[in-house]
Amino acid sequence: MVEDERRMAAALQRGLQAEGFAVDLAHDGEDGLHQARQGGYDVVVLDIMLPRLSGYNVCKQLRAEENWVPILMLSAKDGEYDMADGLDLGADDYLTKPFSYVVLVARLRALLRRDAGRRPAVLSAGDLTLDPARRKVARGDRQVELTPREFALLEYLMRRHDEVVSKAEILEHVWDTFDTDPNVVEVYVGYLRRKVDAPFGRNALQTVRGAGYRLAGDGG
Amino acid sequence: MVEDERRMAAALQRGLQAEGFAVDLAHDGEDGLHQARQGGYDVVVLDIMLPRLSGYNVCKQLRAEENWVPILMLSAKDGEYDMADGLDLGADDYLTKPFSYVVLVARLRALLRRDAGRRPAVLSAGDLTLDPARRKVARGDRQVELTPREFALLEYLMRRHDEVVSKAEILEHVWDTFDTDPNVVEVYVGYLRRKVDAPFGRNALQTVRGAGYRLAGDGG
DNA sequence: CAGTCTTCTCAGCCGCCTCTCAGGCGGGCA
DNA sequence: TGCCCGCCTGAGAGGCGGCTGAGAAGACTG
Repeated sequence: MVEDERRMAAALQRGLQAEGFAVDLAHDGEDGLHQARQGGYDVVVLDIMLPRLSGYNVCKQLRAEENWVPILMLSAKDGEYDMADGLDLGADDYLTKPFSYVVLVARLRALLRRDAGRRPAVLSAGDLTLDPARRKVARGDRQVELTPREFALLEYLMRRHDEVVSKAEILEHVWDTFDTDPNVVEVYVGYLRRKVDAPFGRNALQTVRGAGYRLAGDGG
Repeated sequence: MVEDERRMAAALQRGLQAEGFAVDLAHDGEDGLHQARQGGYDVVVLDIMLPRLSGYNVCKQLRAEENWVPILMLSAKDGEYDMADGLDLGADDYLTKPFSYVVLVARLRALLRRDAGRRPAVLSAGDLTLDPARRKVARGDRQVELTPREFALLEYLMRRHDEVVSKAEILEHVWDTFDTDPNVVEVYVGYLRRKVDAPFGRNALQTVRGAGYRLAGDGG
């Protein structure tokens, strides 16, 4: 979600998290564009009036880069741009402020559903599965208990399975900071290994020295 | 393209081939499903009303097998199924007969474009491949393990394959310095040769005496 | 308020990676 | 044929990235 009004952004984040969504925030256009480029998002909620880089330009830029992540645009009704502009730019849907929270969620679900056919609700990597909605993780048919932080880390790695993910990226998305000691990531990867790999003789969580970590898509 | 009306299928095939697409035909659902399972298709055009196995079931079956090839569904407007059904099944787009040929091509291009964005760029030189996102290198289908420095060097050489690249350029781009002893480049080229060339009897990493190195684009 | 769980910091250890060095090889040229 | 210079390579030292056990501080629960 790219939204510069912090109170509104925080409120929507809480609400959506309660619905079971995982929400990353960006507070200006530059940051939003940067995060969207990382990929891994099912949908982007994009305000038009933003500091540094307008939502208009964020959308234009993403589409120019052939990034087709679904985008739901938000705008004040007295804004410079209107719905036709938004859709012309490659947005997938459009809401005018003030909007109803319920309507926002409904539109989001519609956008997600549109993509749902291609994306399984449960993340998997080999026989390792993670269900974001139910907060459950299993190796084969054996349940694995994880703490919230461990779960968030594993979810992020599974969404990007087979890719090498740097500690900086992990800190940004899982810890929501970037200037923390990266050692905390090493510690938590260690915890995960002891829970989802070691007891099963697996090696799905691989260290890529100097680059980050990779979760093997075939489960290690 | 899975379409049982032979005249229509042949006409579309000719038209699409003229646009530069390579088109395989199937005339019933069983055959279509069988061919789609072979993989290697960028998009499937799938009629709903088909002999032996309906497009509805072909789509359902493919998704159940976690085959996420983009599917464009075609149907008669008076058909038993409507657009919502098609999309719910995991189709990516939907056209109602009669449709305009121009619209079909536009939709196909949209689907292809969407997938291009989510597919990571992989560098290749002959049967040598390097995936920057996954940090993986393979000669043919054999994985090759590289250290970070080796990987960075090979990536740079592959991005400029077939060109002669001087040691100074390599130092600048891979080591980020220019006043280092160029011998380190020689050492690392040697390491790479032992990992990606020698075990396979290849000679992709060529020395151009007095000028630098060249990575043969056909893989050596 | 006690007990438990979770998160995070810290410091020490380990092993791989990086780079240097020196000797060897061979192509080109006089 | 013999020399020079550019390139190759084996050996080894040192550094640094990553792992882990211990424990402190904070959050939650009953």
